[in-house]
Amino acid sequence: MAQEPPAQPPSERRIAHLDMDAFYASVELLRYPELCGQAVVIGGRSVHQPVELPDGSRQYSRLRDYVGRGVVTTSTYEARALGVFSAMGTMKAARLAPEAILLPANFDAYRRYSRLFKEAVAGVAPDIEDRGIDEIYIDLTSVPGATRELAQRIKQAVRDATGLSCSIGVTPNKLLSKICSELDKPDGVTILTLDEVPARIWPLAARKINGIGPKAAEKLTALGIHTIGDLAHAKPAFLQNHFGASTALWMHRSANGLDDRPVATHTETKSVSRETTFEHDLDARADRATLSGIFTSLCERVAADLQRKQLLTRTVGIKLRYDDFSGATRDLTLPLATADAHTIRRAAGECLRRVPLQKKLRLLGVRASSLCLLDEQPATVQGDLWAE
DNA sequence: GCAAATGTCGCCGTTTGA
DNA sequence: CGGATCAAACGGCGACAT
Repeated sequence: MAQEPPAQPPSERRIAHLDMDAFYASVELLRYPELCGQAVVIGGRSVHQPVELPDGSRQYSRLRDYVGRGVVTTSTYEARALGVFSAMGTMKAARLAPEAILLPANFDAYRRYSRLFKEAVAGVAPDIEDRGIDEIYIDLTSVPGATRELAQRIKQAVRDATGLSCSIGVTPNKLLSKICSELDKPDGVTILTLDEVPARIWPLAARKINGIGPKAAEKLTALGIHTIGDLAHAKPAFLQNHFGASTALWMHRSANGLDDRPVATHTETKSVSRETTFEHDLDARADRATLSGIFTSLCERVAADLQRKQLLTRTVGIKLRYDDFSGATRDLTLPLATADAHTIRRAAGECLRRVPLQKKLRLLGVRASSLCLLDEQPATVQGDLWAE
């Protein structure tokens, strides 16, 4: 179940992190080449689909046309120059760049291109860890060839297969490679060795370490720690007092460029979930029927996902977000694993009864965890009923 | 009237069994 | 016998990531 540590730590690894450049937006530009060089934002809904005019030209929606509560999924570098970034509210983005082109997301196309670029990379180096739709880690340790040439060959393979550019960092570990792939974006290659960490990594913000998010970064700032170098020089005892032993150790090792995590070429799904944010906030009592319909359909979709992946769940959970953006989750573990929509719906309904429903709701979600494969699934638990 | 959807992981408190 | 203890499972929650 757990990953094995390397039998004997070999001399040094060569790990690459590859990140596609403005992935969703770039895929859209393949379809709408005349938008190249313009500020384009992905984040609309189907109403913002471009309209084909009789003369063959296309009419695009503008960001200023947007009404709703969505967020920007990606933007081209031209849009970023106007201050529009991922995860920003689309309404806010519209204020910053009303003239920017708005396009709805087309996930089928992104998945297709994702598969294409990953297959292209696999042709050069087969040890790949999937990190979502637009990133991968690649273990180059046992691939023959000079590092820079390998990186160039991978980039060329990706370009040949998709017409898209990417940025690559190559270093002795995942932590540093992830940082480096961002250093020369777009279309860059950054190669770094451990001895360059003080000169090239220490000046960067602590936030650049994968795993230090907004909360930890803010806390570090309050402690006078801004850069990775500050973190590397902090007293271990000081970090331990503020973050606990294990986080402190991890931070300190990270700041010194140390990271032993292997490239995980196989991982199993831990949970499956579906959630939705409503057009407008709903009241548990007044909108009971609407909510119930949405709830059931979420359960059905989770069940369908489980069945498609040949999985069973033993723990069903719900998640809700209130109008004030606070949230609540509840779980229920079943005696028997299931992928049945009705069973999931009943369990999720039980969870729902345990949650306060005074405030209006903004989001509702259903999750399945404690998963197991449909096949290798013996009858009941009956493990060691009378062990000892 | 702001801020998506999906997934992973870590920590903590409680319960339960030994 | 009562108390101390420990580990595992569970449930809740928050942080983080893409």
